[in-house]
Amino acid sequence: MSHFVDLILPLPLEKRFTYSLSEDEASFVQPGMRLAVPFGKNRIYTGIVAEVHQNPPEVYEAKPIHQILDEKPLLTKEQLKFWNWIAVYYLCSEGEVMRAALPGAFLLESESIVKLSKEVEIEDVELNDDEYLVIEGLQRQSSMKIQEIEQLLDKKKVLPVINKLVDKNLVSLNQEIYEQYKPKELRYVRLNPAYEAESQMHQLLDELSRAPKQREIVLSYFGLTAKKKNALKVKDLLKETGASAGVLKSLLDKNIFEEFHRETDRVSFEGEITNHSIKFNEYQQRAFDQINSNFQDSKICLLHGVTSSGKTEIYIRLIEQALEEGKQALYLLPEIALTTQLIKRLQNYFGEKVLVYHSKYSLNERVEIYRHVLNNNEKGRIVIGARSCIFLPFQDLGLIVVDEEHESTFKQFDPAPRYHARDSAVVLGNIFNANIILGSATPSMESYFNADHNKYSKVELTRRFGNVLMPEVEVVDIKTAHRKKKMTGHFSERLIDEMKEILKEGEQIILFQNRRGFSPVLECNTCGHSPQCPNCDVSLTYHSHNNQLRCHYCGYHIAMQHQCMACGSNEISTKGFGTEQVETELKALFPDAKISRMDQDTTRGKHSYEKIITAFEAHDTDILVGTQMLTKGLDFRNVGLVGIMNADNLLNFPDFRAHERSFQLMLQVAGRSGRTKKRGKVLIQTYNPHHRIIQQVSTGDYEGMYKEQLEDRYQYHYPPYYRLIRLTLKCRDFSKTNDAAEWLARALENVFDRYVLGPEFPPVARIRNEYYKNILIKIPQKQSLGKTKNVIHRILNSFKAIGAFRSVRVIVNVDPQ
DNA sequence: AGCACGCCGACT
DNA sequence: GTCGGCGTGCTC
Repeated sequence: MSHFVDLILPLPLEKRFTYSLSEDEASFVQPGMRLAVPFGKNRIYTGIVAEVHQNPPEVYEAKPIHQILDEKPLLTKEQLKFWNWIAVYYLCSEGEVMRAALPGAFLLESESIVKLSKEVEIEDVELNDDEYLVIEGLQRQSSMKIQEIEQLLDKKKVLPVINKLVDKNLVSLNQEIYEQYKPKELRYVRLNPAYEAESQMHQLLDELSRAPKQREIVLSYFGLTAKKKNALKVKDLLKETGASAGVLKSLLDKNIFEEFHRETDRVSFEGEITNHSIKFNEYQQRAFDQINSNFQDSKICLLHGVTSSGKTEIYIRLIEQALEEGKQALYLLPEIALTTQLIKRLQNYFGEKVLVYHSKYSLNERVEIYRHVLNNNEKGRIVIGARSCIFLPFQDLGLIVVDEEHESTFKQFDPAPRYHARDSAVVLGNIFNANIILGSATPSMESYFNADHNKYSKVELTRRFGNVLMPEVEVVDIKTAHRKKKMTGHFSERLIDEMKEILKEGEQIILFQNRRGFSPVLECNTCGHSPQCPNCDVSLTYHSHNNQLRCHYCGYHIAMQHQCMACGSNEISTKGFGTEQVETELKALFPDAKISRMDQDTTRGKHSYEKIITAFEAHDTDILVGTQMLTKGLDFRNVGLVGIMNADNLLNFPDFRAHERSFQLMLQVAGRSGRTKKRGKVLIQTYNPHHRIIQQVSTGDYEGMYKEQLEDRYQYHYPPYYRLIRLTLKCRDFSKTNDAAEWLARALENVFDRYVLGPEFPPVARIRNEYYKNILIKIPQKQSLGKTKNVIHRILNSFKAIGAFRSVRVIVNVDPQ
C-alpha cells in the first residue's frame, strides 16, 4: 500500500501539495509535523503535515519527501483547525497563515551550493573567462552560494555559466538546508578529575606558585564550587577573580581545567517575585464577581472600565484563576502598548511563568517561547504579547485577555493573512472553550454592539481607582481665538496660561498632536507649488532634524529646497504642523521647561521609546509632545494637564470610523491626566467647539457617542450592521488598473448589486509607481458570509484567468479597519 | 512567492 | 552578437 501526505507550504497558493511516503515514514509522520520537501526544479521547502492518507493523486506523480524535521508534531490539532478558519474567513491561503504563524526559524529553506567536483583535471578543459573565474574561486573556498558567484562575476544571470560547468563535470550543484535555530550555549569549566584527590590538589597549587593569577583562579574555583555543587560558569569564575580570559585559557591549555558547554534558555526572568497581593476596591470586586458569574453562561465578556479604574488587577486575578485550574492564559495587547510597565507588573506577580512574545524578539527567543508553550511548561503558562501570539501552540488555554480591544492595530494590514487578533482570539477561545475578556475604556462599536445584542456579556467599571475624579475637560474655540488674535502659533492663550500654572505647581504636561495626514508640507508662496514624490501621489514632508524632504510612503528623500522647483521663487513656507513644529514653538514659549517629543521619528531606535517614558516618569521631562503613541496604556502619576492641539484633523478624516476613532483617541489621551489624588485637566483646541464628538468627549459620554454613531452606521450601511470586504487592485499600468477594476466591479455587481461600491481611487492613488484602486463590498447581516465569500472567490478566479489582467494584483481585506 | 523560460530592446 | 528587462506559466 502506498502512502501520501498533504502538506501546507508557506506560499500564497491555495492548494495543499501531495508527496509520497515510504511505509516507515508513513507510520511515523503525523499531522502538525514539519517535513522538508523538494519543490520546483531545485528548491527545498518546509511544509506542515495536514493529513496522511492513501489516495494517490490522479493527474501527477507525487514526489517523495526529502526529510522529516520533527520527532513529534510542532502544531496541535487546534492550531491546524484555527489556521484553516483564518484562511477561509480572511480569504487567504493556509500557506500565508503558516508564514505569519510560525517563528521564521522553523521554516528551513534550501540554498543552492556550488562545489568543485572531485579529482578532475582542469587543465585539459577549455574555459571562458567567467567559467575560469568560478573555478578559480572554488579552488580558494571549496563551496560558493549562487549569490557569491553573482558578486564574483558581477552579473545577474550566473546559472547558465554554472550549468555549463556542471555539463563539463567540473562542478556540482547541491541543495543545503539550514537549521536556523541555534540553542544558546554557556561555557562551563570543571577541574580535571585527575586533580581531585587532596594530594594532587596541593601539588597543583605548588606548581602554580609562580603563576599567581592562575593560582588565584584555581583557589576561587574551589571556593565557588564548595558553596554550590553544580557546574561553574566561565563568566562567574572570571567575574569572581577579575582575571582575564587569557589566564583561564592557559589553565585550559595545561589541561588543569576542562571546558564544556550546556544549552541554556534565552528567555528567563531574573527578578524576584514581589507578589504584591492584589487588593480590590469594592467596585473591582463587584466587577470581578460579575465577570465570573457571566462566564457561567457566556464565554465572552466585555469589560468597559474608564481609564485607571484598575482593569489590570482584574485581569491578573482572572489569569491567576486560570492557572489554578492548570490552564494557560494569553494576554493580548496592541503593538504599541507593549510597555515594560505592564510586563514588569505581571512578572512581579507571576515570576517566570510569564513570557513575552513579540515580533521584535530574536528568531531564537521566539523558538524557545514556542516550545515552552507547546510543552505546556510552567514557564510560559502566561504569554503576553501582540497579535501574533494567537498562533502559539497552546495545549489547554483557559483565558484570553484582549486589552485595549478597540485598538485597530490588532488588525494586520500587510501582508496576508489580514486578520484581526481580537476577532481571531474569540474563535481561538471557542476552540478551547476558554473564557475571553475584552477590555477597554472606549470599546469598539462592534464589541459594544455585540454586548448590546447579548452576544457578549458586559461589565462596567465607572469609578477610577482611589476615587480619583475624571479629568475636567475644557474646550477652547481657536476660531474665535484666531479672530481675537489670542493665538501664539498653535497655542491659544488659554492653553498657555494653563500650562504656566501647571508648571508652576511642578506638575507635568502632555501635548497631543495627531500627525496622521497632517505633516508639514512645503508650499511656494508665489505659485502654490509643493514638491511631490516622483514615485507616489503625495507631497513630500519636511523633516527639520535632517533638513530633508521625505516621502512617507516610499522613503524617497531629497535635501530641503530653498527655491521653488516650479517658479524659482525664494518665498517658501511650511504648511500644516506636526509634533516637530509644536516642539519648536514650545521651546520659544517655555524656554526653561524640559521638553521631550515622542513620535515615529524619535522612537526609531530599539530603546528610545523606553528612554522617553522613563525620563518622563522620573520627571526629567516637564512637557511631553507626541502622537497617538502617548495614548497607549502608559501610567503616569504626575500629569496635571493634557492638551489636544487640534481636534479637527482627527474628526475630518475621510473614514466612516473617524468619529469613533476621534472619540476613543481623545478620551484615552484625556485619561493620562490626573491619576493621583488631584483632579486633572484636559484642554481641547478646536475650530468646531460644538461638534457632537467634542461635546461627548468633554462629558465622557460613551453611551451617547455609541448611540449616535450607531444611527449613522445604520443609515449608511456600515459595521456593525454591515460587514465589509475591500478589494484593492494594484498595477504599474494606469489604464490596466482601471480596466481591471471596472471589470471586477461589474462582475461583483452582477451578484451583489447595489452592495458594491467603487471602483474608486484611494486618497493616495499611486505608491512606488504602482496605481491603486478600491472596490468595497457591503454584506448585510442576513446574507450568508460563507456563501458571499465563495462567490467572491469564484469571481476572483475568473478574474485571474483573464490574460490582459495578469499583471494586476488583487489584495483582499476582510473587515478592513 | 520564487524561479525558469522566452521574447524584446540596448549596448560591450 | 550578448545582457538584462519583463511577461507568463508552473510548482505535488
